[in-house]
Amino acid sequence: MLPPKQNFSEWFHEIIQQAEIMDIRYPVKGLYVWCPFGFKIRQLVYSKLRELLDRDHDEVYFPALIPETELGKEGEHIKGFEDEVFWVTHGGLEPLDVKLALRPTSETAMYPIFKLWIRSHADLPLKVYQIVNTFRYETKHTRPLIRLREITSFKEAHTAHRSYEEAEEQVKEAVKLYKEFYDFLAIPYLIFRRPDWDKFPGADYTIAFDTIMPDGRTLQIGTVHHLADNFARTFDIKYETPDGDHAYVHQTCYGISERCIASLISIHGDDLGLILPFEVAPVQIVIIPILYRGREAQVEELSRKLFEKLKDYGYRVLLDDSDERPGAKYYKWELKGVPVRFEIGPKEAETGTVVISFRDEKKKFSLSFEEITKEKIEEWAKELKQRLRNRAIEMAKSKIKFFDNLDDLANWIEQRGVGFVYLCSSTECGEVVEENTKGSVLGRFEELPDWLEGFEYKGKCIVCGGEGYLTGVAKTY
RNA sequence: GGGGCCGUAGGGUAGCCUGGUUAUCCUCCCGGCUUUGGGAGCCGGUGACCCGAGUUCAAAUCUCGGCGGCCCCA
Repeated sequence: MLPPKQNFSEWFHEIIQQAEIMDIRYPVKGLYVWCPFGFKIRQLVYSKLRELLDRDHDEVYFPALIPETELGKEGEHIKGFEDEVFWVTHGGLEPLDVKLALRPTSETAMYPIFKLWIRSHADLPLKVYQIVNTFRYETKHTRPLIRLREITSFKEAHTAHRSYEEAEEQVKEAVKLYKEFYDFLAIPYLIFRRPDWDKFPGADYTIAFDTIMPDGRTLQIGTVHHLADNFARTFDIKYETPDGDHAYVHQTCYGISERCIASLISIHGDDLGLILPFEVAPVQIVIIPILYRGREAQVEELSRKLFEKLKDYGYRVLLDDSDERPGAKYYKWELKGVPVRFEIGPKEAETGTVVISFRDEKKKFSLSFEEITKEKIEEWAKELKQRLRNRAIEMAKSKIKFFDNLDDLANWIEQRGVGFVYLCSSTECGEVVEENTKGSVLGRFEELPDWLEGFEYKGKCIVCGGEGYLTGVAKTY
């Protein structure tokens, strides 16, 4: 039994374990074990991410250890990370001459090599990505998939371009890519330009994807950074232009971590457990035979026949012939988020039919064996996705409200909602909002989602009355 | 940085104050019988006092140290 989802923090903690996503008993704070089932979800979700990136990025691998001398080169960057770096200080018993950092992110591992790879304009644009673990010494309370000391599944892409404008185009491309990814997962997102004080250390600007969790806090599930030539100057990454001049490259980097899976679980799940979109469900279809004594043979035969047919279609299908009772099996596979369930009992065996039920709906219906076709199942998958998306959007909408005074905004955030306000770009006004609401300024909208209507992009700053932009404010993870 | 709380089977717990037989209960797990259309029942079984030192005839229980975890405040 799960705690109700209304008690989100407890629900999340439990579902991670009960659905066998992670084992949280590893004896180091902030490090967790991926269980086989959880790892399958990870694999399915990340293969989509790979598919999207492989369109025009190359996958690479850079080392996990970064010498202190490289990590410290870019002033802003190191300032942003120095208090959370894990250091390797010894080789065996010998202290190292140059300490080695476990990558908190890979800019400083990659860019010295980019300098070697990039010689001429013909080498540009360079677009690579890797999916690796990164380490951050989190001191606040850690949480599986959300706040980790070892991020196990950091997809980071890095690109280099001829100009600021070309890099900016790439930022837009990356945003498009991430939209496609999260649309695929049916997870709604808000796209903000982070305020200057909250941008990636070393970046020109940062665009972030935030989703709204069931408890009304926002979770950052993706970031895209325009690095301009900041790192290029530090790492001396230059190329020869067609005219024979030398110029610094302009770079971008963008990342998504296993927080995408935290959002997948949290946004779609319910009191009974996970609800997974068909494409990323480790078990897409489960068949439950209902065996009465003396009448097993027919039921088993039809179940087996259906199992073979679905396997031939290429689905991840499971025939649960364990000796638990049917009810217990329903609960078990609902917990695991299996999108489609087929039940076959003596009645169905008699008539050659199958009872069908979807994970997100209560109703059951039946079809004949022949009516269950690949086309039908594809259609169900599509409809499920649409229902999940609609439900998620309704949830998100219910937690969003516009404010034109700080007290009401503070109240709303206190009660765990996401507030929209108009805010100018000054740091002072941003600080006033954060201090008065105990929330975080997420930034102004980079673009408004199509499911939000009736919001004007510009208005009077809630603090100073100057020119302001529609801005999100919320408690964050 | 300051303060507080807690470590008992895989998970959750009782016992600790006031030291004393085979360490409680639920769950999970294993075996058997029985059952199967929304978490069945009965019988049997495996499995634990965080580590170290001290006090004592005797320590899960008291003391000190270590390690680990959680919470609050700044």
